[in-house]
Amino acid sequence: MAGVFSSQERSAGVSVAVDLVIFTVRDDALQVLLIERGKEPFLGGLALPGGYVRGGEGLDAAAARELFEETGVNSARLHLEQLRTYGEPDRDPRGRVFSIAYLALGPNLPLPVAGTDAAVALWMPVKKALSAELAFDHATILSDGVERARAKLEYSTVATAFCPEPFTVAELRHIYEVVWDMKLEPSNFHRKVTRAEGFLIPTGGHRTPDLGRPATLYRRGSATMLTPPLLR
Amino acid sequence: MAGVFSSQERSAGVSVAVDLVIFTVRDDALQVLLIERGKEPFLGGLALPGGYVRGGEGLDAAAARELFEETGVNSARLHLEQLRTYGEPDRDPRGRVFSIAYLALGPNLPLPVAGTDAAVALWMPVKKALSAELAFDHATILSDGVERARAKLEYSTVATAFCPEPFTVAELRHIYEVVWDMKLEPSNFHRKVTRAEGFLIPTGGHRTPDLGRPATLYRRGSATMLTPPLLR
DNA sequence: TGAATAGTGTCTATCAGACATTATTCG
DNA sequence: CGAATAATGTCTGATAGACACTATTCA
Repeated sequence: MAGVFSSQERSAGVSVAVDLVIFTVRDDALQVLLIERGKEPFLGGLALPGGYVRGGEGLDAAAARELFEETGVNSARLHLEQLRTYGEPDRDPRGRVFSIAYLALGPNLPLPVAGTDAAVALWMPVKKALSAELAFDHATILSDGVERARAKLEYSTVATAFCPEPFTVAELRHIYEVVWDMKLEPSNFHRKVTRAEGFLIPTGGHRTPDLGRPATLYRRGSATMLTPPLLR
Repeated sequence: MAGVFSSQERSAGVSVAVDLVIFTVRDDALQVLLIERGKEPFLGGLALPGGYVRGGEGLDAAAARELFEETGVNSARLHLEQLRTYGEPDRDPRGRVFSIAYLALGPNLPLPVAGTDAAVALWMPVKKALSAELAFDHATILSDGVERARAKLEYSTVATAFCPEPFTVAELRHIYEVVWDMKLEPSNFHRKVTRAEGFLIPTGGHRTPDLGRPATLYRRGSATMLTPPLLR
């Protein structure tokens, strides 16, 4: 190693990875994609999916690539944003590894397939995952991801990222109820989301439930910020 | 280079740096600390202060160390938070350098001294710095820092980080007016900040201005979140 | 006393939550 | 029709902005 730079100037011998906190809403629960590790360290343990950033590859690109490798989902079809970077010196027993965590939110994602490292991927309810033993500092990363997702639902329109289009107001409300883990008053919720400029666009269609009045169908509007915010 | 890991697995030959967006309020303006670079690349150009993360050093620790080296200020006395990580492959002509940007907010910081790399440090109003030519991708980082600071003033108590204790409500309002670049209604502002639980604690003292009624003095409360938020 | 700044009170439009009411569909 | 769900309307208390008013100091 070493090379032309002194250790004072260059932090040499380090690697950089991206880790993904991938959320979806399934079975009335916020669920996170975890992998069962196929190699050391933490062989057989549960971890967030991730991998090293390749040479010449940007961070967003690395996250999108890992996302596709783990779920088969094209990143254009879901919300992907940088979460935070973790770099404590002892967070990885293999050496100095910095990890840039990304948050991905998607609707109804397919059951994940086994990864390239012969790892098994699975969906786990966040409540359960938060009390499970996760590899590395992934419990911290997951916790930060949950808090970010909850907060963003208040003042942004990302909740629609969980809904396959077209969707109803009741389906959108269900997302909020599951992520925030609380019941919301249906009529007040309806009023607020339909009045928020650029949040929901009626498709013109309707969907009739098993029993009851048909619901208006919507697709995502162009707004990214929610004004006024929807407070918890 | 190379070593025991394939380039597919480890992103080798990379370095990791921290860059600092240090804000203070001086002369009725939000100002940022910039350095005039003392070496290539961008010799003589303006840049955000920063440096490589050392072996065995965590990210927060590296940011705190750089902050002290550039300003002489102990990080315990100001607000320091991670902003975002920048890692486009071509962002540094020397090679692959990932930069974790930190946001620092402080009161009345001392005039910076020359850095260890014989660089000159200076305060510059953010309005001017945003239209100046900055080295690397520092214009983007600065822009993200400004937006983060503006947004955080709404729903958090960080504005007090700009005020030397003890401070008056008028001084705190001045911070908001400078950062948001807008005038605020003094009486409504006073009502909102004094009623917000845990935001301001009266010291019992007063400060008499050159002319006018003495103002109550406050110090920072324990709350970090501002409820209800103070909207722009 | 007058000027200047700090702080309180009041008015009104708006918006939140709570909940009643109407609309539409299926069995 | 009755049950169930969607959507709208109504009521009330809380809050924001605008601004009038009071409090305290110095020259």
